Amino acid sequence: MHYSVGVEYALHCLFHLVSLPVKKPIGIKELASFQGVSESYLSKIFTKLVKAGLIQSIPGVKGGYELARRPEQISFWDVVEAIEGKQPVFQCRNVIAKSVIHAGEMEDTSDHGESAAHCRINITMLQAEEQMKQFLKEKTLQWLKETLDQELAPEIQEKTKSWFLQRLG
Amino acid sequence: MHYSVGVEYALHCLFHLVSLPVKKPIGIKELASFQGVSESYLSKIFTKLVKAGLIQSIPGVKGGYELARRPEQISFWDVVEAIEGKQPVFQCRNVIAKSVIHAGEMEDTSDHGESAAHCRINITMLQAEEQMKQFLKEKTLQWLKETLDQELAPEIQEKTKSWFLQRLG
DNA sequence: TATATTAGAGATAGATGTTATCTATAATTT
DNA sequence: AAATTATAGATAACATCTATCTCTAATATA
Repeated sequence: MHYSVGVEYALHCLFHLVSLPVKKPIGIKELASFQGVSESYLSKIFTKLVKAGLIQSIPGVKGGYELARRPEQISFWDVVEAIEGKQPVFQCRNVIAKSVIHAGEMEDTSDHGESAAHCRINITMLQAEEQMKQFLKEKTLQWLKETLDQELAPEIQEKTKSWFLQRLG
Repeated sequence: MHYSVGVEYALHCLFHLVSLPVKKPIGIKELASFQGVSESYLSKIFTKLVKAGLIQSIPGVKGGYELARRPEQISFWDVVEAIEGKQPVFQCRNVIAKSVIHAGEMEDTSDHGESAAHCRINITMLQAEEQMKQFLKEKTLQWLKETLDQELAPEIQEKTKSWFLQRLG
């Protein structure tokens, strides 16, 4: 059980979108090349971010991506949800409803039937996930930028910026 | 991204181990039959619980499983870790190290290289998971038993107990 | 001691999800 | 009109999950 790498790529790319001192949109080409990933793969991830409303796409020449909201209003959780989907980590299969006790009682064969809402085990796991969710909601792109501005070696920050600025012309 | 159903089966079965008023070990046969799962599949899950030290197995006739520790000392997190393994939900692939800035600097090609420990994004995701973990550590089998004793319909509790007691002779 | 019962290990297989690439299409600046 | 860039679709390798079947090892009981 683990999050897909998409989350990681997305977070690193969003950091660049928020921290590069440029007004123009930034293209997949630059981001993919910087991180050593294929453009086709990274664009899939960016499509999800667009659909979730975190970034905007500008098509055509000189196109690319830019944030759709202010960096204080984009959280780590938004990114996780955009890439992984809204389904909870723990999905109750309703084993209670399948047990012999309830056998034949209900016709509902879906995995998210009524009794899942009343299953204490399910409730507990959802509450646990909620803890993680709340923590990640507090961590915004603005926070990430401020934190990394401080803790990233100035030399690295300089290198990164000049690499991108050169590419973006 | 989601936890495997194994976690759910395990939690439901452990609840029976802790709440049934019997001294004898309980067999896979009964548990699988009660939940409507195959014995072979459920025994895979139970093997993991044994290896994690949560339950003990008694082989042979009249054998089965029983708790290896007191129910106050078995938490939901123990179960998740036993089934899902100890790897964190968010596994840093070290995209920083792969970026052009660091290209060629290190020979370490593993996914868990040094710089992962210094990657703020990785640290943040691990902290988020820690929130979930702490919550689940507080929820023990003893707590589950006490909670369900109260909130489960007495009729269901009765049915369940008599179903098992009949099978166990 | 022989037999029945039960856990455990191994092989396997279908379904699903992840990671990744390639191609073709639509939009837009120059 | 041409070049550039995002978007959608098809596809494929690979891993993991879910699940079952078979065979082996251990043990209580007749």
